[in-house]
Amino acid sequence: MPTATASKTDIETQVKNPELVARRRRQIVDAAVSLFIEKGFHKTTTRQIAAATGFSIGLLYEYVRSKEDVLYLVCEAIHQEVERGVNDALQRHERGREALAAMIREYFGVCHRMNDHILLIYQETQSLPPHWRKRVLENEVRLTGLFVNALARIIAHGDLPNLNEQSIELVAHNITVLGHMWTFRRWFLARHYSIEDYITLQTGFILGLLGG
Amino acid sequence: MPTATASKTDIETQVKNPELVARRRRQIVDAAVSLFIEKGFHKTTTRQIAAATGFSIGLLYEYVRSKEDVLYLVCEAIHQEVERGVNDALQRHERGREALAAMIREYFGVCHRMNDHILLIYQETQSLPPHWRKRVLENEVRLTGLFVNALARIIAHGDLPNLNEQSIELVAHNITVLGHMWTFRRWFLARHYSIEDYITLQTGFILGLLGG
DNA sequence: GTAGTGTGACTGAGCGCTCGTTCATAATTG
DNA sequence: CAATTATGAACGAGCGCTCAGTCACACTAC
Repeated sequence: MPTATASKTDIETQVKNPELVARRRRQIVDAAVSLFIEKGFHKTTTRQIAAATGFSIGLLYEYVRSKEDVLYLVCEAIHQEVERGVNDALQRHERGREALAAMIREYFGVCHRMNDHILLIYQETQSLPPHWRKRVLENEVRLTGLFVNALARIIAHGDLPNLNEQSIELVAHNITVLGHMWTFRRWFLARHYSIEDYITLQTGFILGLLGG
Repeated sequence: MPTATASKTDIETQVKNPELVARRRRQIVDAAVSLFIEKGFHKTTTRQIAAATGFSIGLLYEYVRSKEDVLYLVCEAIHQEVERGVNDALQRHERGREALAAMIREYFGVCHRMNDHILLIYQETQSLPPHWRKRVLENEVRLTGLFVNALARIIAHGDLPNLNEQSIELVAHNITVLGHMWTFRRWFLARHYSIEDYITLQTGFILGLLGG
């Protein structure tokens, strides 16, 4: 399995020292995320990214070949963080319906906390060159795959009614997207529901399908 | 109720003849949608919009004050078309669960056909000036409102178990977003499901909540 | 009719400026 | 010293938008 670090290293750099590259790029990402969230990718200039990182523009271009490189680094970093959060959530070994409910709760919590970051990916993935857009979309699939596995495990335990493979996959997508929905409709939903309300109601919704 | 036409007229123009303005703007929108879908808003130039419309750039700016004006016109037009589709779907008067199933089927059909347009709104709404972004989001809410009403009507008929107001609203949002999900995950979902499969499975999912 | 005048849609060269990127040079490190 | 890392002025392509001017047509005056 190619690690996320390996993906990052695919971006060419003038700088020889790999640790330095890793550190500098982390700095760049940290600075760029905020800027992209605040103003969007296209309205953020490379000079602003450099300034926010504490670099000269020249130095920025030692660690990155283009502005799009920065966007890709940002997207990768966000996915890594989301995936880490979800994996943490899936470590807990409850059983049956409780396991599913707990999984949803944790995942929606991640979405809640990473609101702006998830939104950013929805809005700016299209600005990536095709080669990297593909990678970002693969990340999205892998994330949904985690839910597929978790669901399959719960069902194999006999704690939920059987579902065919097709249904499991779709339920996993639904869970993923209903988490995202909180981020891109929050401006409206938050008028009517707290995140707790939202989790409770949606959990009921999802369990409904699985043999209420 | 302010009509969509009224919204459009809010945009200033140098041209006196209102019918001409309407016709020209329709031309502009038609040309711009394709370009925006193909290359995105930021990578489309005003010159390209003008050329695709068959206008000189000067003329374009007689009907529009800025490039963002064009984006707003495009977003409005798309929402109008979607809303028309949904309203058509809601005219059919079936009963109870069948009414709900039919509604979902029609709406998902609209999403399927307007795939690219819905995606465009997801990706470019953020590029609008705040004043207009607000309007576009209001359109989104109004659309969901149509589902709220339809659900309330069905429930009032006693054909579905009672739901409190809060749940109805959330189910309406879920239907809206699960329709959108087909558009922004289609690149993946279509490998496993036809649109028919998708509609069938998701309808089961949604009816599941409402007392399977 | 026709010459004169006014109106308003339309044209497109070009202005002013921003942006992503480069590169000659300087500083630092070992 | 040599190699590496860092600087920031300079470049030039490309952008949104303007505006002086053209042109077709309608209206008036005689």
